[in-house]
Amino acid sequence: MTMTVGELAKRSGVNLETVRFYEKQRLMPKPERTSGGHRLYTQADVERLEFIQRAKWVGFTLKEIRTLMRVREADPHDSCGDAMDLARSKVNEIEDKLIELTKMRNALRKFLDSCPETDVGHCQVLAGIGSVESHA
Amino acid sequence: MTMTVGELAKRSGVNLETVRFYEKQRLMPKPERTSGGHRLYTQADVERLEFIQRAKWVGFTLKEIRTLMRVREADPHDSCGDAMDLARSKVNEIEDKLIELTKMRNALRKFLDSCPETDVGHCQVLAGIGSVESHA
DNA sequence: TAGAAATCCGTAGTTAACTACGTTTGTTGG
DNA sequence: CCAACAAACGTAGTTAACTACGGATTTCTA
Repeated sequence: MTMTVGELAKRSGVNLETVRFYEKQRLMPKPERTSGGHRLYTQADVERLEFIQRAKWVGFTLKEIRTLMRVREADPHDSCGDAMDLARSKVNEIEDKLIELTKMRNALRKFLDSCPETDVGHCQVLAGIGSVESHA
Repeated sequence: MTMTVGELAKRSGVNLETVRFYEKQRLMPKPERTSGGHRLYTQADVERLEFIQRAKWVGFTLKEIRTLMRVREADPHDSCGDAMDLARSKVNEIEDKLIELTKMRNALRKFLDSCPETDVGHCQVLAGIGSVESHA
């Protein structure tokens, strides 16, 4: 049912030291311990670590992920208002990223379409990638 | 028509030193120079810098952005095959990010829906954020 | 045509996010 | 019950991506 930190690290594909680092950074909760002091984790912790990796991959910093976590693990007994505000602003941020990534994908597709491999002397239309407004 | 590095930095919202840094990293091309050696930039360079900022924001590293640049500025006289391969793999990567971000947004929305502010004693359904398969 | 302001360059310092090290202490298979 | 192996901890080192420094030009402006 429970697992060691080494097992957790292996299952979620992160370095063991990174688990301890995330604990210090309050991205992972303080886990149960054996009588001897060794950390004990569950499947939920594997998923939490995988979530962190994916969030990093789409451009969130650890600090931002910490706030995402506060939503992810909001206590049902809380008033929720705080977590909801965070959730709302993160939804907006994510939607902006979706727009940006969609633009990039479309520009790349346009490039691919303008260059049929069966054709020679092409490639004039490409590279509209990035000629759009700022997001700041 | 042209501008100094200070003007470029101001317009694109990056630090002036970062422009030089990106030049060293081959993310920005070597610019024209005045007779005295000062750098000269154009509007295209502003857009290039803005593109770099957006790409960073959605989780690409500078190394990855360098390859995106190779597509963005592919030479029409090249055979294109190389740039096309890059473009194709970047399209796939971007689509994976779109999927991931969409999942996060939906989970956050579900959380928001489960917590109508007009209601008390709610918030039981929340936090499906991140209980999905890995992307590695 | 001064003098201030902006750039030049190399180099060094900073921040975020790990990752490794070394020693001591648990845990476990034979 | 004792090697061998894993984990504990604090601290130090690493990598990516800037950011600042400082002394020597160059450029603009009054």
